[in-house]
Amino acid sequence: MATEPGVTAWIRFLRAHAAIARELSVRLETQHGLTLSDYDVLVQLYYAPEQRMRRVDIARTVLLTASGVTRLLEGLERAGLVEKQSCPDDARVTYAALTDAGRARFEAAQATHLADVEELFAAKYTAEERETLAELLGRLPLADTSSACTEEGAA
Amino acid sequence: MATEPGVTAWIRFLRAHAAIARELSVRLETQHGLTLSDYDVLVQLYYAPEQRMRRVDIARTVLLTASGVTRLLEGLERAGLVEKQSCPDDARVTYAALTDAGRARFEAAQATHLADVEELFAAKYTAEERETLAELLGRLPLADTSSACTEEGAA
DNA sequence: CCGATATACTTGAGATCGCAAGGAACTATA
DNA sequence: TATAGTTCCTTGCGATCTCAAGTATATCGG
Repeated sequence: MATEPGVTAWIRFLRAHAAIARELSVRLETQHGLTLSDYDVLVQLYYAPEQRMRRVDIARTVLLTASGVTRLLEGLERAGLVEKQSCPDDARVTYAALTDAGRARFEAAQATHLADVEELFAAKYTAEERETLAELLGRLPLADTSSACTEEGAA
Repeated sequence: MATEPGVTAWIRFLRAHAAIARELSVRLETQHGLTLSDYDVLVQLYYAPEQRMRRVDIARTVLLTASGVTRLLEGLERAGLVEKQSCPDDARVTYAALTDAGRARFEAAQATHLADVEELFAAKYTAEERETLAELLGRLPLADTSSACTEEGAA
């Protein structure tokens, strides 16, 4: 088989992601009516200053495209979990702000979701292994390889 | 922030997957006209006995649904990389078999793809770390948690 | 002040994938 | 053989996400 040295880890990475993400999404969906992506955005907003963010920044942290963020927020807005706010300094930006309902929904989801992550992921490891894993995964690229990086702080 | 101990690793896992999968897919697409999923199926077929597999088995190893496999193979069949073969023993199953074109296309893709995986993933680690990572990732669930596992070998 | 370029966001079209439902074939029981 | 249940595969529908293109605003050079 394709038992190349480095590829084994990558394949397991791919498979594990598919399996865990699917399961987490199903649970989140049935228990709280949220996608994994929805949840992901809600966390960002919850811990953001004033519980709001520019759409561009959401896109960057959650690793979605600008258009992806628009559609996703459409859903959250329809559900009343997030609302638009205009920015006085820059009329181009529209903040996505957590509503009271969004805050409540997130806090409810957070409890079960953390437990699910614990069960499906973290429980497989000792505290020490978790740190090792986090460190190793932290070395992986998180964004586009071409945009920045050539002259750090260029833009 | 959400600096819970076990969750950090999971978040990095999610982000890294999104970033790397996206980049690998783009390269595979532009250089060989293949999706990451397409490639994933082609590998399985390439190393399978007689270079063919039942659709169910493809679904299981690549972690797609049955319907997902049908659509994906539709594309590969249209491209002439894979062809249907009927099974004499069981008329329900349709084999997906690699064609000569498929073999050639895969071999071409394999070279650059392995290099890409090396660059974006494996290169971040020493040989020892790769093994550690592979071992750690190998503990994660690969499939549905409910089906088997209650009385191993039950079904 | 004015045009050129960049940035923030939205929208239309298309691809991928899952779920639910259905058809066809195999297996087991009687 | 007849009936029931399971397995393999396909299809209709909907959701998600990306790309390409378009609008609106901001900023910079002249």
